[in-house]
Amino acid sequence: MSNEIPRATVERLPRYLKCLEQLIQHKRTISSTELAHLANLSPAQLRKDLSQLGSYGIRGVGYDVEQLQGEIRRELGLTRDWPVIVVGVGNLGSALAAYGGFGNRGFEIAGLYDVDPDRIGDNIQGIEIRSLDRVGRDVAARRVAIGIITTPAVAAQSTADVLVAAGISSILNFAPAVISVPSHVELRQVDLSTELQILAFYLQSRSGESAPRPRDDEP
Amino acid sequence: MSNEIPRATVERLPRYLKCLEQLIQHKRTISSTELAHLANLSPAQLRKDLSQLGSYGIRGVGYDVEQLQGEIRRELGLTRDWPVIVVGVGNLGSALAAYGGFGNRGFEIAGLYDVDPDRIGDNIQGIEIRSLDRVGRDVAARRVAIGIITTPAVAAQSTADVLVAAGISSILNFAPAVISVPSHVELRQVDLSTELQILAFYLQSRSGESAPRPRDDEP
DNA sequence: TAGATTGTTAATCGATTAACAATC
DNA sequence: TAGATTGTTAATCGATTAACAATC
Repeated sequence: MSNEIPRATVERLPRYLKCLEQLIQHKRTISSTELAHLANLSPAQLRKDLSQLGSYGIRGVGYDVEQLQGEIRRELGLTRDWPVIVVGVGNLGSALAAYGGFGNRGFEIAGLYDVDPDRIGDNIQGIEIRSLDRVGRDVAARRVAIGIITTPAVAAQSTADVLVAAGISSILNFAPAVISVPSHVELRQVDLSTELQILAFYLQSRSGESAPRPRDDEP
Repeated sequence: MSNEIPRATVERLPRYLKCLEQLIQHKRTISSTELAHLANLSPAQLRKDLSQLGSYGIRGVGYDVEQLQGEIRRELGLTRDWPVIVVGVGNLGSALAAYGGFGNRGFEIAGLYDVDPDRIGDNIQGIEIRSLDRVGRDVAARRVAIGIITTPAVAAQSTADVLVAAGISSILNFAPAVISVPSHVELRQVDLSTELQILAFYLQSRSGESAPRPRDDEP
């Protein structure tokens, strides 16, 4: 009954949004062909995706850039600001905290946490680093739904457990470890070495070495 | 003729590898059920994936952990070390450069580049930051195939162009911009705000607000 | 041999593509 | 009206799942 948007489409909406943001200064309307070209996708796929949101294109003309941006933002839930916490303020966590792109994109850092006593009390961009012990109270008080894990790999699972216990329902894991969460928690994993390994696969396969030599286990 | 491994399978191989690495101390063999559980996937999918690599399981027993790790590493092209360069040594680029996980995972930072004269000559983890002008010569000399972009969004496309011109054939883009590369270049994009937006979508849709209110454009 | 677990097949499901009628 | 471009349909393609024969 409700308009179910396919997962693959949801995962492309941010990309369309990014293209539209770069575009909004320059054009009032854009055709599926042009926008698809910017997004490195086919026009058919773009139209299919956008038609899932309702029908905001104008036949013979194209899409209104500003309106479409608004529709996608609404669909993604970016008309409000989501508070986000970051656990693990090492190099990567600090880099994310310092990254400006939160505020103007619908997100806001509501807290930074670490377990290292030396770091607790420091602050990054005006946000104090607090003990992970406090995360339960803070999440409840500020109604935080999204947690980002930037701890070392060994601490990732226990951190996830703490976040879930605190009531977090969406986790973005940057630690290079596969973690498990209850099924009501939405989990996304981003990992540098995973991405590099995928690139390495295609490099190797392109450079010829395609057939992995078969093993002879028996003499 | 050559054993084409489906893209979806390739993208899961790093995950299996990560699980096996955590496991290798503890077990000599593992069943598809157990390993799938660790990887948050179904046993059927795991067996299907692994069977694409050849058949390394033992019926009635399971998979030899060490052997399977070796097979996946070979398949992904991790039996050699791939030199990698990083362009843009801001917070994120510095964090990646400082990240220990390169060396022991089949990758090695062969160069750091920036355009900021103040940063050129500095070094991170013993690697000197050089002018982007030099990237062409360096890539050729060191046979670098993989480039990581950690510049600001506005510089991402021009950086990609420079890398492609230098002969790089695989790019990992962390800048929050959609970029285009020639079809012979393999491109992967990783973006914090994209991931957060996808999480926001599911948060919003779970919390009820499912039907985007229809627009009345006509009075 | 009996029990366990793989590798593979066939069925299902979902996503992409191509084409074109609808319509601005 | 003629030209352009969407939204949608049907066809294709690829990925996942379930089930079980093969086999350790």
